[in-house]
Parts: sequence; C-alpha cells; structure tokens
Amino acid sequence: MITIKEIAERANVSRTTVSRVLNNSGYVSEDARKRVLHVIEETGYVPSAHAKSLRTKKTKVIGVILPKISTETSSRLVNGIDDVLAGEGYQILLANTNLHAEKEIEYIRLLKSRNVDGMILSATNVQQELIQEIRQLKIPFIMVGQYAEELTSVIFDEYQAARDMACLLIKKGYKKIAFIGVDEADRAVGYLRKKGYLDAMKEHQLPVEASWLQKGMFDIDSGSDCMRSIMESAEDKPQAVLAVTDRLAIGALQYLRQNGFSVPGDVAIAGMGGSELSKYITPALTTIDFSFEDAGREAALLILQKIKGEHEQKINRKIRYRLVERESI
Amino acid sequence: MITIKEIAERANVSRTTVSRVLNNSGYVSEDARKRVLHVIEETGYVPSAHAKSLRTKKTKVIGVILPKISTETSSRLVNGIDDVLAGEGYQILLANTNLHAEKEIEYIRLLKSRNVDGMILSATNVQQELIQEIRQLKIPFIMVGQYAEELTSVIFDEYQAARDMACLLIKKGYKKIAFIGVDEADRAVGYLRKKGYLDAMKEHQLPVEASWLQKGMFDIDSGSDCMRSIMESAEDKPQAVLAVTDRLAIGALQYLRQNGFSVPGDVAIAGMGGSELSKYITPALTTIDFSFEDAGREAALLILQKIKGEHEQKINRKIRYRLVERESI
DNA sequence: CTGAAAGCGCTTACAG
DNA sequence: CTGAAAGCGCTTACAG
Repeated sequence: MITIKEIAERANVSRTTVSRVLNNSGYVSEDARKRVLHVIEETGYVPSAHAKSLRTKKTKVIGVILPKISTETSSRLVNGIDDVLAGEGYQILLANTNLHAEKEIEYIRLLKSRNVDGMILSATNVQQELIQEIRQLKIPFIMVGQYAEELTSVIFDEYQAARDMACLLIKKGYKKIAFIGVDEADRAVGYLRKKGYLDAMKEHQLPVEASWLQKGMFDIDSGSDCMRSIMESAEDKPQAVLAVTDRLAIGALQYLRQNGFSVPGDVAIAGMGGSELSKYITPALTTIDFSFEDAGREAALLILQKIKGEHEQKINRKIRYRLVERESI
Repeated sequence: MITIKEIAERANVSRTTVSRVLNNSGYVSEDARKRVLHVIEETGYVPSAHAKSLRTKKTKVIGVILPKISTETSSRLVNGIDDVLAGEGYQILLANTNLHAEKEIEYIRLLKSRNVDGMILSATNVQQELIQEIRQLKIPFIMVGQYAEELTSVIFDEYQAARDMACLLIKKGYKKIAFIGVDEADRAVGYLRKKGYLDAMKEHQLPVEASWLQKGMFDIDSGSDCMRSIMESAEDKPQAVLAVTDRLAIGALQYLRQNGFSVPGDVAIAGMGGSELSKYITPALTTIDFSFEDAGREAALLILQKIKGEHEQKINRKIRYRLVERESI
C-alpha cells in the first residue's frame, strides 16, 4: 500500500506538508499543494483511516447493534440512521445479535475496541447487566426502543399506543377482545403494550378471559398458533384480537381465514408496527405506524450532538406514532 | 482510554507480555498470565483494534455497498452475508449509495481508506468506470447481482429466470403477454430479464405489441403507472403481464383491481423476486424466488476464501432460483 | 510557508 | 519465558 511517506518523497516535500494539503489545514504554498495533489492523483493514494484515527481519536464510524438484521423494523431504523449519518460523513458498523440478548454486551465491547465514535442499540431488554455495561461506557450511546433510567433514549409511547388501539376497538363496539403479546422481558413490546391493552379493558369494565391472553414470538406462524389457542380454548370466543406486532396479527388472520372465519366479520384484527405487509394484505390491517425511520434519524441526530459534546444529561425522545385504521376491524 | 502500557505496568510485565496473553501467542508463564488477566478483568481493558490493524494490516471488517438500505433484497442479502461473516469474527461496514450509481466508486475509495479486508458490492450497473476502479483495487472484492468480465461475482441467471416465467405464462395458455421492466442500464434486471421475456415470446411466435413494453422504477406506484399505460394505450389488451420485480407486479395488480379487472381472470400477473409481500397479497403472486440470503452467504464465503488467498482467478457463482407458482396466473 | 520529531496503541522479530 | 526497540501510517505542537 502506498503511504504518505511515498507521496512526500515524490512531491519533494515533508509528510507534514502532505498531511496539510490532505486536511486543508495550515499554510501550504500553491506550488507545493499542486505538486502534492498531482502525485496523489497519479498514484491513487488514499490515506489510511486507521493511522489517522489512531492519532485523532475519531473514526467517523457509529456502531449499530440490531436484534435481527432482516426485519422491516431494523431496516427502517438503519435507513433513518444512515440518512442523517451519511450526510455528516459517518458510516455504520453493523452488529447483529440475532435475538441473543447476551450478545448485546459482547458487541458493545467489540464496538468499543473498534473505537467507534458512538453506538446505537436497538434494544430488546433492559437487563441490569446490560445497563451496567452501558453506564460505564465512555462512548456516546443511544438506546432505541426501550426506556432505561439515566440513558439517553429514543422511544415510542408503547403503553399509550396499545391503549389507543384497544380503545379504538372498543369504540367500534367490540367488547370481547383477545390479545396476542410477546415475552414481557421485552419491556416495550411485551410488557407495556400488554399493560396498555389491559388498562383500556379495565377502564371500560370489559372482562378479559385468561385464554384470550396469548404469548407468541416475532413471526407469522407464531401468530397463527396463538390464534388457534385462543379459538380452541376460549369459553367465550372473542370478537376481536389485538396483536402487538403486524406479523403476529397476520398470522392470526391466516389462521382465521383458513378456518372459515371472516375478518372482520367474525373476528376483527388489529396489529401494531405499520409494516408494509399490513397495507397490502387482504383485508388491509388496522395497525399503528411507528415511524422507525424517524426514530433512526433522531437517534443519529442525538449521537451526533453527543459527539460534539452539545449535551451531557440524558435525554428521552419520544417519537410519534400514527393509528392507521383500515379494513380489518 | 486505558492502554496496553497501563496494563503492563499494573501487572508488572512488559507490553510484549501483555500482547502475548492477549493474542495467545508465544510463551507466557502461568504466573504472568494470571496477573495480566486479572488486571484486564479489573480495568475492563479492551485493546484498540485500530492500533492493532495498523500493525497487522487486518481489520476483520468487510465493506458492503448497497444500492438501497431498506429494501427486502438488501436486507436478505446482508442477512446472508452477516450469517457467515459473524461466525468468523468479521463485521460489516455499511455503505448506501441510495441508488446514486456514481457513489459506488466514491464508497469503494472510502472503504479502501478504512482498510477493510474485503468488499462486497450489490451492483446495479457495470459501467466501465466502475469496473476500472475495481480492477485496480488490491483488496478482495466480490460483485453481487451483476456479471462483469474478470470480476469474481455471485449472480443469478436472470435471463433464464425471466424466460422460465414467460414460458410458464405461455404454457398456461396466455398468448398476449405484456412486460414491465426497468432501465436497461441495470444489465441484470433491466436488460437480461427483458431479453429472456422477448426470446420466449419469439420462440413461441407470439407477437409483442410495442405498447406492452413498459419501463418503470423499483417501486409499487411505478408498477401501477406502467399498467395504466399498457391498458390505456394497447391496441390489443394483454391477457397477462410479467413484471421484473414483485413491487412492480404488485403495483400492476393494484391498478387492475382498482379499475375493475379481475386477476388472474382478466389479466394474469407474474412478478420476480420472491418477496414476502408476494406471498401474502391477494391473489398470491406467482414469482421467482431468488435466494438472496444464499447469494449473501456465497459472497461472504468467497470473500473469506480470497482473504485467505485460497484462490486467485475470478470465479462466477450462480445462485439457484425457484419458480413459485401461486394464484395470480 | 515548511519540516523534524514525537506520539497515537499496538505487534513482532530479535536477543537474552 | 521475557523485554527493549522498531515500526505500522498518520497528525500536531514546536521551531524556524
């Protein structure tokens, strides 16, 4: 590889001077600048970012830790992050935990060793160990999707969103509303959304049968399984079901249609997530569109501010969501 | 930041020894090793990857250049890449051209400056300038999605795939088949798929009306527009339409349904891509599932081999595709 | 306007 | 088994 030393020799100047024209800093005579530029052009020299970071302590790289790489949520989030980061000359270094929560800590350390200028974690939990690791980190850090005391985060009002959706269902006249959730270790999606639903039901004095409460995973098949459990075990069949993700909702939809139920005629379905699928499936799914791109953009903006040292204290940014009413309820 | 020097001092050994225990190389007495490990543990020391790469010339980072970050194709591709790379301790540094072809070269240089161990480009064109830039690159490089003379690539048989689909349509009895393509600058998706369709038609002596040939972009709305053009301008209305991407096909579907045509009754539709949407839309879309995850895995495998210097010559790997017949034809 | 030299945090022959 | 020293490719006070 060709280095600054060679450029300096060829242009008949010192490395210092080459560095100056590279970084547009300090004084360089027009003549020297031209010679250097010329040699760079003709050699195709590209300065080593590593050597540079070693000195400057800046890498222009932001580490992004994702729970899963090929989900629409991650994709939209990363898109938003890259949207603002690219403009500032930063790049994204990806880390994918593949839903193994313990890898979050591992990757935080790896990214630290890679001297990233900041990290953004799309979190699925807020375990003490993880929070601890982040707290002792000296690198700017943004948590997305989960709220944690003392950490700067970009979140949605998960509780309110689920509650809004439950209320919409109730307003529409549905009284027997089932619920498909996920593990409550995921505080945002598992716990808070469930609580929103539960509170809405209670507030309207609507009973909830235990068999109406199912817990699935983050995929379509799981939604079908949950719906089956509900329909097969419920004393009183529900008139509607609220699923905490669109995929779960779509799975439920599949089950119902395959078993001769009409949606929303026999059972209404609402999802959450605002996925593209929700729009094109038949019947189109009523859902909540969380602006993941905005969340990504906001996270990127915050990390940039932190890098510039513009704010010290923790900040909690809430991103808006939109209730999208369609044909499934 | 805490460095190897401090660890050495605290453990009362030299930096050399610390380095040895860090890398598990050379001889270190049990006693020294223990002291070092202990200090590392208690300080939470993480060695600087930058400093290390500066010496070793390896970064364990692969640059991945994508035409768009939030498409299902990219998402699946990156998933496949990460799948094999993560296991080998490599991370992905993302670069998103956002469909600006000229940024491909720019990012190749940027990634070069970042000393990545290899690059994978999900290409949308094979312009001379780009190919030139890649050729003079001394870093292992894999091209995905486009074939280029002398470059190692992972591709699909785009021509055959489009031809297969057209033949299926013909076999089903459709004779008047329209086509929605994209710009032929994209040789794989634009040119080759069109050629596959055209050749199939010719082979079966089926005439193609000029108005049946439309060119769109990579989104759903564009598919609608193309379908409108076809239906409004065709002398002879087609009985079927082959779109080169699922999104274009879905746009066409939308247009037809909104204008009172039944699918496949009045017009049959086939897409290409094997997107998740194709499966859940009504009617379910007949499409070609390109295994983008496999393409990603294969690209990662190849780049790993190149890094290890296991093969010099260029290789062209063809990834299988699967014709998925569903209800839209 | 220019350059010599120190230093960033590592690894690695080399010598002991 | 261990360490002193050189070197990776840059930048940056400092001196001129």
